[in-house]
Amino acid sequence: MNMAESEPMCPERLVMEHVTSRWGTLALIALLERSYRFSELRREIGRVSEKMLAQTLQTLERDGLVHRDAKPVIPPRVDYSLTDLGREAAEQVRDLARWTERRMAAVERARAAYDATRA
Amino acid sequence: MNMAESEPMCPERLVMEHVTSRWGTLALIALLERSYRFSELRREIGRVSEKMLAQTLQTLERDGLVHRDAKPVIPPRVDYSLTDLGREAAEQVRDLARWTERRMAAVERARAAYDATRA
DNA sequence: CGGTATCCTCCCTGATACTG
DNA sequence: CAGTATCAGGGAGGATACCG
Repeated sequence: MNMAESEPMCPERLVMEHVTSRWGTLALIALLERSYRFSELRREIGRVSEKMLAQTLQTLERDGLVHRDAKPVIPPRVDYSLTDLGREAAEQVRDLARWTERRMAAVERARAAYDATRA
Repeated sequence: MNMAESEPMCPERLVMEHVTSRWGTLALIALLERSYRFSELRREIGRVSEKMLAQTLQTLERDGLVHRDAKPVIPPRVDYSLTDLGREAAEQVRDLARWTERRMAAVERARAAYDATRA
């Protein structure tokens, strides 16, 4: 998630890194559909470690994009959903993801052409 | 730019990482305005090493987003501009950057509130 | 179930030096 | 001017173990 915040850079970049990070992207897009419990979201995303998902969700929660609802029951139940702010962000990333999907073929053609001139 | 491509992940994610990477974002947004020479772009972006800018531009060129025009003159002159595909990508990132700018205050309020409950 | 704590590895980044 | 080569450091991310 590139959450190191040591170097001097504009604060906007940090927010962009949070929402466009590998797991941030997938979490936001999934949550656009409906709310998820922690493990449920983990299965939905697939191949994400507990540590990284927890870290990602915490960062997004701190930025005010994700709402965390921890119910005081045994066993613990925690639901994650998007805030209004998070929904805006998620729609932007989804659009970017969709653009990437639409243009993927063109990108791969470009890569093949680029590689051909150098092989 | 997270250009390591070792792990198995969907190819779309790689393109997203290229366009949303730290220097990728800044390069695309700058090139949306006009074409730039290498050093000119370096000064415009600021604080980017030659290595990282070259690496970033190569990746974007390979993906078919940036056009590289190397003129056979002494001293070398290389102009970079956006392709049609790159312009589409750049507009998306610019939109995301603008959203971040617009909502930055809200994000910082959320962070302050989040931190307050834990301090 | 929903996390934290710890360790460890890889590779991204930047600095420096060199080249055509 | 526009890069490439090389090296060093540090942080992101995963594996594992443990906890409330």
